[in-house]
Amino acid sequence: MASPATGERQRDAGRTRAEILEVSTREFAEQGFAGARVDEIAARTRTTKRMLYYYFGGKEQLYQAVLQQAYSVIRASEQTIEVDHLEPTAAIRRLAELTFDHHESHPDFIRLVSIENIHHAEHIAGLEDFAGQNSPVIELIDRILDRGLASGEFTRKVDAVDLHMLISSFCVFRVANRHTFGAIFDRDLTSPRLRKRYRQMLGDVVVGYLRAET
Amino acid sequence: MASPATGERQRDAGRTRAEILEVSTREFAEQGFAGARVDEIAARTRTTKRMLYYYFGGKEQLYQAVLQQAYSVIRASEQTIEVDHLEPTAAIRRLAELTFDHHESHPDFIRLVSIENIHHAEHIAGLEDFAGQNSPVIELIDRILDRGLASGEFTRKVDAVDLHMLISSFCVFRVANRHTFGAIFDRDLTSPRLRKRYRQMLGDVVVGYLRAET
DNA sequence: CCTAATGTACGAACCAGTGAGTTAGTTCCC
DNA sequence: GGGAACTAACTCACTGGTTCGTACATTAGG
Repeated sequence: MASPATGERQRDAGRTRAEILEVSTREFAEQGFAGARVDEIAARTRTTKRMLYYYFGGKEQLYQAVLQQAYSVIRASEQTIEVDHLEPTAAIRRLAELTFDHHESHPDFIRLVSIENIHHAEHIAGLEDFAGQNSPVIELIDRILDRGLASGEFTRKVDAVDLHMLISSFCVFRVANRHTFGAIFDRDLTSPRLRKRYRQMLGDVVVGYLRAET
Repeated sequence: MASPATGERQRDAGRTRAEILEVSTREFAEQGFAGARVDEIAARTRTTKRMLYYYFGGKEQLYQAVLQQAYSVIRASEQTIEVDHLEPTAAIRRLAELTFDHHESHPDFIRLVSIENIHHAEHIAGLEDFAGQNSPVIELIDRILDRGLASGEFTRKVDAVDLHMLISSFCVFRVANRHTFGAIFDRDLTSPRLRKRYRQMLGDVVVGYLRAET
């Protein structure tokens, strides 16, 4: 009954599975689906390639498991956001900044999303908890927009998903395209100086849009 | 001397080269670098695999040639933009719309950029006409911003590259991430209805940002 | 007749996936 | 509480197909 608290078990399905997933996430994010090597993943875990097939079935299912976990991490994080106590303008600004920070600290997720889009999102199509399910952020944005319109702080009627796209596009672009953008314009988008500036800029853009005349 | 205008030559280095590049662009954009198959490219041209190596040297150099051509097409297109005759607000709006349209009609380019970012832009690093060279769009934006500030139409002092990034991020995201975004929010970002709405929205966002108080 | 351009056929490395056997850990029974 | 029986977790060695790249032969065109 009592499993040894400190002593490491030699065999631990949960730990092995988690380790495979973790290493796979890095490999897929780094190399893409076609570029990722099953042997390489296996070599970087404490187990063997045979175990990947034992637990996940194949390269593609492993990739799907990686995607599923990545998305569930994001969704969990979204659910911790709490801005209902703030005034609408401050609330939307804070939400934008939290989104910005979250993307900043999860480049692997963004790479996986890019990769999945290259594949026309065919792998997440089969996953559960995706279709139709309203994301918590959308409901959050919806509430902020309603409050802002009611109080008169916002003058433009905007769709919540559209606003989420505006925020996401800015946050994602900065991380996803930093290499080509950086090479072309000779500018490191992730330097602390620019990070701070773009974080501020995003809020200004969003608020400016919501408050514009007409 | 006179090459037969209608009668197709059997051997034509220029045509063969161009055909290989065209097919390669599609294949790389569709499958990514690692996922692309040299044999598949060869099969879809009128020539054989041997020719890819004869003209380009290898898979990687072929990919680089594809990138180089894709970027030069974009740059050429940027140079045709003419908005100096418009008032600042109309000019920046027009520029945003042209950028929007251009991305809309060049999804392959956007996919190649995504793919190249997965590879940390290591392949465009070695290419010419990239580093430092000021892009024509940036100079264009710079002029519009100057005029807008001078006339008082714009109230915010903004860096041209930053504004270009804002515009690009919105345009790129809509095309690059349409599959995952569409799957999650059950929304086809490329439907004519939404295309029109987002084209308008982008202008509103940009103008709202440039005109905001403070 | 000479060379650029092209076609054919093949090799060596790579890579996803598997068949068959082994051991750690648990459960059951006395 | 101790060992037999059982199963989940694991290792090892292998394979068949794929894929990039090339050696060598051939032909168009000037």
